Amino acid sequence: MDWSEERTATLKKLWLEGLSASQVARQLGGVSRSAVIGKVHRLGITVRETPVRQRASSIRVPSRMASRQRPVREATTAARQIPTFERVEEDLLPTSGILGLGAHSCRWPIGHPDSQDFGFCGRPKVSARGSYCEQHSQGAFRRVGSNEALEAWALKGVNDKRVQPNLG
DNA sequence: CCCTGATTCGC
DNA sequence: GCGAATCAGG
Repeated sequence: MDWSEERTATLKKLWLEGLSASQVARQLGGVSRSAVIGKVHRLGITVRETPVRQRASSIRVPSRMASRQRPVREATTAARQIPTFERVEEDLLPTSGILGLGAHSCRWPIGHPDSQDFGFCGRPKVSARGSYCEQHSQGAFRRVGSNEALEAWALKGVNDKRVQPNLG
C-alpha cells in the first residue's frame, strides 16, 4: 500500500478529527498504526489544532462520543439525581464519508471508528463557529425509561456501559 | 494487558 | 520516505 493522495487526504482528515493512530490505520486498511504515526509526523500534523490544555493525553473518539452521550445528570448518591433522560444519538445516517467533509459539514461522528461504514453526519452546520448541525448541536434527548428502572440499573453499576448506541 | 503518541534508524 | 521496533507512558 502506498500513500496515494487520496489515502493521505483521508489520513489527514481522520487524524484532524481526533481519531487515534490505530483507528486511522483501521479505517484506511493495509497500514499499521506505526505507519500512520510515521506519516503524521512526516506530514507535520503531529500537533493538532486544539490547544494542548483542552486535550487529554490522547483524543479518542469513543470516549469523546461516550462523554457526549452520558446522562445529563450523573447518578450519584441520591435517588433523585438518577437521570430521567439520556442523550442518545438520533437515527441520522452519515451523509458524508470523511472525504466529503467540508468546512460547513457537521462533524458528528457516526458509527464505530473501526467499522467500514464509519462516517460523519455531514449536514450543514448551524453556525460557522460550531462543529455540528442543528440536531447534533442542540443534542437529541429521548426518554429511555422509568426512574425506577434507571435506579435499578445504576445501582448495578452499569453506568459505564450504558448507551453507546453507535459504538457497535 | 489493553491502549496512547514519540522517536530512532535500517531499509 | 517508510514503518517496525522501541520507548515512555495512561
